Amino acid sequence: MNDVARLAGVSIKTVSRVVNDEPGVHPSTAERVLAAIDQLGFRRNLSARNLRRGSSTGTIGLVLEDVGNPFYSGVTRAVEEIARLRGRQVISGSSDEDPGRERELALEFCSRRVDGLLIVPAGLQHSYLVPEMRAGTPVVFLDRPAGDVVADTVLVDNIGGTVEAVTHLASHGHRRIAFLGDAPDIFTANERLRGYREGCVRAGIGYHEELVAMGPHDESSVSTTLQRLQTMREPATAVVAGNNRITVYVLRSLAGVAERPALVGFDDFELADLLSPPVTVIAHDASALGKAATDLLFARLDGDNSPPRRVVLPVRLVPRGSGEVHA
Amino acid sequence: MNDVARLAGVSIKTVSRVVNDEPGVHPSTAERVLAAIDQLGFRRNLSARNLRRGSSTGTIGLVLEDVGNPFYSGVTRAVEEIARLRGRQVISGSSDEDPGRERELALEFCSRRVDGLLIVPAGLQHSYLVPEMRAGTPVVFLDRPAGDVVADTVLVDNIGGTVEAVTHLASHGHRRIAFLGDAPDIFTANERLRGYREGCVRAGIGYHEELVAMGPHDESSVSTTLQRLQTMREPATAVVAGNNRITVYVLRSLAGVAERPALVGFDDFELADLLSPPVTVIAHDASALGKAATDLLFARLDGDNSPPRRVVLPVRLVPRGSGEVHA
DNA sequence: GGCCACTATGACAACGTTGTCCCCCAGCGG
DNA sequence: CCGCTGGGGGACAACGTTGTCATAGTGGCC
Repeated sequence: MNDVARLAGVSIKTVSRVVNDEPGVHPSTAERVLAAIDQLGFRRNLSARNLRRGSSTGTIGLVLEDVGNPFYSGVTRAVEEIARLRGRQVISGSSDEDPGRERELALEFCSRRVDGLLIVPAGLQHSYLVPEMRAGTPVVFLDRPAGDVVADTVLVDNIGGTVEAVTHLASHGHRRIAFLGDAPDIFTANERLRGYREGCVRAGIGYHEELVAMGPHDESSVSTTLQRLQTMREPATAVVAGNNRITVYVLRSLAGVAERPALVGFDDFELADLLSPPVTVIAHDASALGKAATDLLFARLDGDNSPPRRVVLPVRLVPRGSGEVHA
Repeated sequence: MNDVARLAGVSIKTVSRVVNDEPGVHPSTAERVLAAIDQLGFRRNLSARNLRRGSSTGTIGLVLEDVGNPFYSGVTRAVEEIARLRGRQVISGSSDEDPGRERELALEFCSRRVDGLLIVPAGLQHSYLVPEMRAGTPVVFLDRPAGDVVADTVLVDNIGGTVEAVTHLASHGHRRIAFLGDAPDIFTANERLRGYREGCVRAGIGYHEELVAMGPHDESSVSTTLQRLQTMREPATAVVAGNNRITVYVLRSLAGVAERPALVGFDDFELADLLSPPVTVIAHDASALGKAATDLLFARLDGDNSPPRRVVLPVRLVPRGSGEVHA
């Protein structure tokens, strides 16, 4: 800006006025300034501007588990969409389920003075965010609740979803329904397990420990588990898969197997309808999740300071075939 | 920092020293300062710091077509991974194939003084970036080349890939091979069309205009096209799909159809191996693409100022079944 | 006692902007 | 001719940091 001012033969304040379209600059002066800007390839430094004005940085921080997971990339897209409408950029990072990394990312974003923070928690402790929240940075938790702070949260109906999955399978005659879930310290995994258990009880088929295998899972652990489930004394005739990754592992393990258990997966995924049999899922909308959370965040930025809210988004069972096989 | 200094009864410079772990502060003073920091929930303002130090902002700008597309979210993940190792955050945005939006995002990132820019170009004109590049911001183009500037570019072997697809189908006896591509003004779509044409010529089956349908495509246009292709005088017995979205549209259109043409899709996708028949694809690695581009960017940041490079990553045909059906 | 070396600390400017206030000067009415 | 008005423009401080330099105090050595 200094250089521009020198080249145009004006003070830097005048350049500032031109750049900001402020009135009170003679058209011919403005033209000289614009020419100088063009010649020098000047671009206003947003950091300095925001610093001086004490205004927002126009950024939103997004901490999720893995941007590469289609579910979270759907969330990211929705967040970006809304942020864009409100003139904000999104800075994102993946925690890979590592609480330390989550914290590092979140605090780094705070140092950058993001206008707000969206977090898919990896850990259970979020008191480290208290100073930031008190300082006025709104924080919304996404997909999972915060550990030890009261804050806005947007979840999906994990329990209701798995209850429905079990009920659905039971209504098709299954009495030996297995559950393959993610690591039990992950909130959603635990909730879904609870839903599974409740579903079993409600269906009157009882809860049997030996039908449950919590993760972390990979392809081979799922494969082993399935074999065990199918060769036990009273074999499982149906499986509920606890998330999209596990569903895919199950499908891979079952590829080419003649005797397939019925299957309902939590999380919808592309092409589920084109597999044979098409996969019945508990669907919920990544973009709805992202949208709800971002809307909530912006409401806070707009001055809404009602007590923290907890939004639970509905899920729905999409019957496609794999879950309608009779026992 | 001012408040912290006041509370601790020291000058702000001393606070700065403590925050930056600079030597020469008496332990007892440091302790007082740390206590004050803790009490006030102080966090250093990174913008101000970077401004003062004239140092990098520690950010990388990433402009892509759609963060929600699994292909690009794979790219994003790889970029993030490497940026993280080098202590950078990633700011990303989706252009949705709109050149104006691409430009807006890129320039916004420049205003934020990103250390470097990764761009999946939507438009053909990139001279708007010349001032920025001259000012020292390295720019790497990804997946598609820049329009009218010479710059680092990382591509995949689009032509080679489609040549291979056609050759593969021809070697299984197909002589009427159709090509469904994206809008021809998209670089990759055009390249793949060229590869298709060259493949046809090499295979000695000739290039026939009526077997080509360029997009933009949606599910219904693909469906209509396929019907036309299968009912023409000499029907197509095989299809090359120009990208992952089109492949999915083709699969949906063919669901339940008895007479299925052979299919090879450009881009690999999850579950391709579990469909029936499993889908043969031209695979290339999103994360390799992101990694190559980011590596190149960091090389520039490290001072490499050799002439702009163009990297072409290999693709490989993965035969799975859908492309090995005989004519 | 005088001088030096060294430690701990602070004052001040500067990074690139913008908000505030002030000045200069042309034009105009009396 | 004087004073007022208003448009155009500049000087300067400030945003929150950090780099540079200065300074006060302390202890040791001749």
